[in-house]
Amino acid sequence: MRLSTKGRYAVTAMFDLALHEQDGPVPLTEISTCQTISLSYLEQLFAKLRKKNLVVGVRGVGGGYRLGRPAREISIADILRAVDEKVDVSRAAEDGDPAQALWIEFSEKLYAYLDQRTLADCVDRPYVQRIIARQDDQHGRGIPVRQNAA
Amino acid sequence: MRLSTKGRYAVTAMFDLALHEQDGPVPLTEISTCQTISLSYLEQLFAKLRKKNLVVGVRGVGGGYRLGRPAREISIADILRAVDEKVDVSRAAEDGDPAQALWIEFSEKLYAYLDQRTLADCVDRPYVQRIIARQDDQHGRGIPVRQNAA
DNA sequence: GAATATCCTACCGGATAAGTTGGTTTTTGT
DNA sequence: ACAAAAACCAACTTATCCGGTAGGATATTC
Repeated sequence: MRLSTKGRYAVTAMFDLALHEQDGPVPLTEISTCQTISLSYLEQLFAKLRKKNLVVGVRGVGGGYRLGRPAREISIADILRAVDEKVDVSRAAEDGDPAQALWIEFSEKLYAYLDQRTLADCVDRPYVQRIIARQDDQHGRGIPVRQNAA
Repeated sequence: MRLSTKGRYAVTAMFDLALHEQDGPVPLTEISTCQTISLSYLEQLFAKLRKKNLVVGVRGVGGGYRLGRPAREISIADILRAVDEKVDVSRAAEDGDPAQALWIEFSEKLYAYLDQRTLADCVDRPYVQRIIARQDDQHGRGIPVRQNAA
């Protein structure tokens, strides 16, 4: 189990996709400017997310990334595992050391917790929906934010 | 929020102290050999734990470290915060970016979860007590394990 | 005073996080 | 047809920091 800024980047980016699911694909340039992460670094993260089918890339003008499956079926743990990839579970399980056995047990509980928390129940909440509605008002209702219909 | 091998070391070491609470102070040399972590690195970790009053050092022969307060009052989050110290919460809280706001909310939930889990309820469980009892049998009942009564 | 331990400071090496550069390919709009 | 917008891709660089090392000083017990 690991949790670093890398994982945070990935999760917040996935939040972004989930929030704009109905607006069509989200380009990385937008996430990059919006959250001040370098575009290329985002590309690397999304390469990993794509390999695990957590996102789908859409090429060309008006393209971007969409969620690979419904937000309800993507857990936070899924995202962290995709970008961290160094799970290296236990390997000290049968050493008999009680303290390490306890750690393993604990970290399994933590993962179980993170596997329960999906993108959907982070996003589908009235308070969040209100923020989105407010943003949509600013950008003009009905017109998707990132359509470059200048 | 961060979670690395550093945090794991700290937590397992604290598990060790909690397990041997009644045997008097636990010297770092024992944890070092038992879990194959370098002594000096452990010393650095315990310096941080001591600053946060999570442990108390006892100098001299027969010395070592004891828990700074009852295991029931030490949460896993306490330990992680002590050694990570780079909490740097949010600082993007009012940027208005919904995705980052969601992250902050999520990480707070995670911390709340980790604050609920104390050393005590990791250790005080029949299965663990059985392991300890077995170890005590091997080393001779009544005689503390780490007393160098050769 | 020898041994055991905490305590303290400075430094090192390697992994990896984070970012950069410089492309190519695919698609859309004009 | 062409330009622009995007995903895709790979190699490289930089900075951080984890984990460890070295070498002590101080306190306590036997």
